[in-house]
Amino acid sequence: RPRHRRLSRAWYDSGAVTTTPAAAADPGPAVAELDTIVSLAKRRGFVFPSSEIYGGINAVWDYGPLGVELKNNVKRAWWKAMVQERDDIVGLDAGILMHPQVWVTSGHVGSFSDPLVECQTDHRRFRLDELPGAEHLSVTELADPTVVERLGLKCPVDGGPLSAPRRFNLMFQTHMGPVEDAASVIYLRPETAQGSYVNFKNVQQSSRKKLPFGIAQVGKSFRNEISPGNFVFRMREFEQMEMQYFVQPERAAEIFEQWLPRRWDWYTRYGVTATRLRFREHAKDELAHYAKKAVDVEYRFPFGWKELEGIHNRGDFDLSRHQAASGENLEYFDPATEQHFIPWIIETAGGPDRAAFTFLIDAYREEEVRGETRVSLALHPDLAPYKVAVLPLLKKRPEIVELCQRLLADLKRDVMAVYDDTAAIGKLYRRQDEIGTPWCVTVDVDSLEDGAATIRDRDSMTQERLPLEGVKRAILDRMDAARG
RNA sequence: GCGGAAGUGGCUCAGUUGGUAGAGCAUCACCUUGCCAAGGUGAGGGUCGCGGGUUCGAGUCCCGUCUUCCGCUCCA
Repeated sequence: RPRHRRLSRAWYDSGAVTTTPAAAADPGPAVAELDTIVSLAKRRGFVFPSSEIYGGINAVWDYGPLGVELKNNVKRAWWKAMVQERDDIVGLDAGILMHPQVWVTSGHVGSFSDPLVECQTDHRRFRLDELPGAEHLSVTELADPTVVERLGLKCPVDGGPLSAPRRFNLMFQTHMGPVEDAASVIYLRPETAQGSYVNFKNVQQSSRKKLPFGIAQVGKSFRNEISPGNFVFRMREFEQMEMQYFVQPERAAEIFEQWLPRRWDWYTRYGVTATRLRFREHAKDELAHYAKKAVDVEYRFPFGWKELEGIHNRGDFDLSRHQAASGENLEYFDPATEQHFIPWIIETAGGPDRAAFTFLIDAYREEEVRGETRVSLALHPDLAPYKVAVLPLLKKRPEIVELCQRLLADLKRDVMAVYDDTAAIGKLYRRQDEIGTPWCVTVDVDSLEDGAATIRDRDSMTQERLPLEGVKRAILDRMDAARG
């Protein structure tokens, strides 16, 4: 842990990894090919293409029996680090549907629905409000279908004719109630954060938290991404794990810096290879409309360095805007200084889909064992779908199978466990390796005599003989040890 | 949205100049073995992404469409 922290701080402080060109220059250590992971994910039941029997639907993926366990474990691990292990952060589960005004106030209706024009000759697309000659148009002028013709706008690259502006709204839209008219338009949230902002007062007062404190939230969000792809990396329906930390304005910069190594350490704590991680600070011109400062934790994916999680200093943008638009007083009274003020917000925004994908691909191992390729997922025990598999060495003996079932039932009271007897022991081990099960317990003929079983470790492939009644305790102890 | 490539059993692929679909692995059953993907026998599983068209006949040719990948574009 300390080594990671020193590394991460050194990297961040050096400023050496803050630009996109640097990313291209330093590909970092290679991970498994994307195809390998996609086919493993489908073969073993982690992730399936959505609606596959109808030809699939773009940018949506379904989690299978093992995938849902992995993702749930990721969310649980995040919640543990954010809420359970801290006393300054509390949880929230706000609705996906919110008052439409929320998205006007947040700026999403404005900048999430950009009018785009397309060049008829080279098919490049531009935001209308960024074209020379159109910078100062009002929102209504930008939506005017004749604006391109009226102003004589041309493609800035080749001077070709431009199409009429089309609204490209990144927010999914639907209708509230049975009548589909303009007044009933409502959006699926593009981020969970706004739910935390509009509940700031409710949460602060009911939990009696004093600044600085945070609101953690995990849930689905929806975005009409222009180019989704790369497996579950960018989906149109996805989950977010966001935490909004409300702070005194003068402490914002300092607290922002504290969250960087914390978030880095969370990934390495659950096994992500530190040399495949880095920080990247956003340049001024790529900052989002709300952000004063933004640093991404990036992972070296097969398709390059990409954002895993963003840490943002959002200033007082959100609460000030909601206060102005709603008329509700969202100021915080600090009893220490007897001051009223709008708190600033430090946000950590990650996603369980991306995180689960990262843990999965980073854990992928191939090695030669007796001339055969052994595939294993070195998943952290807290993340692995199954913690332990119970295997009979000899399924012909009903007493052995019965012993297995008794052990399994006992284990299942506390951990995810599974039984398999449909192959020889070597193959059973390989199957469990491939889905990341950290331990296998094998019951053999001797078990009937000595009441003991063999516990086998996924990563070291070593074995140890344990009394049956001590197996569950041993699994729980090993899980505890893996947490460091 | 544009350009390029590709869609054949769960996975990876083959399928010759159009002649009514194959392999390996995987899965399942039985026999054998019994601690690291052993062996044997057998079985199930594909209207070749979908929809049209040409043809006596289409996985092979043509059109459309959907999806995926790569490159642009975009990316809160």
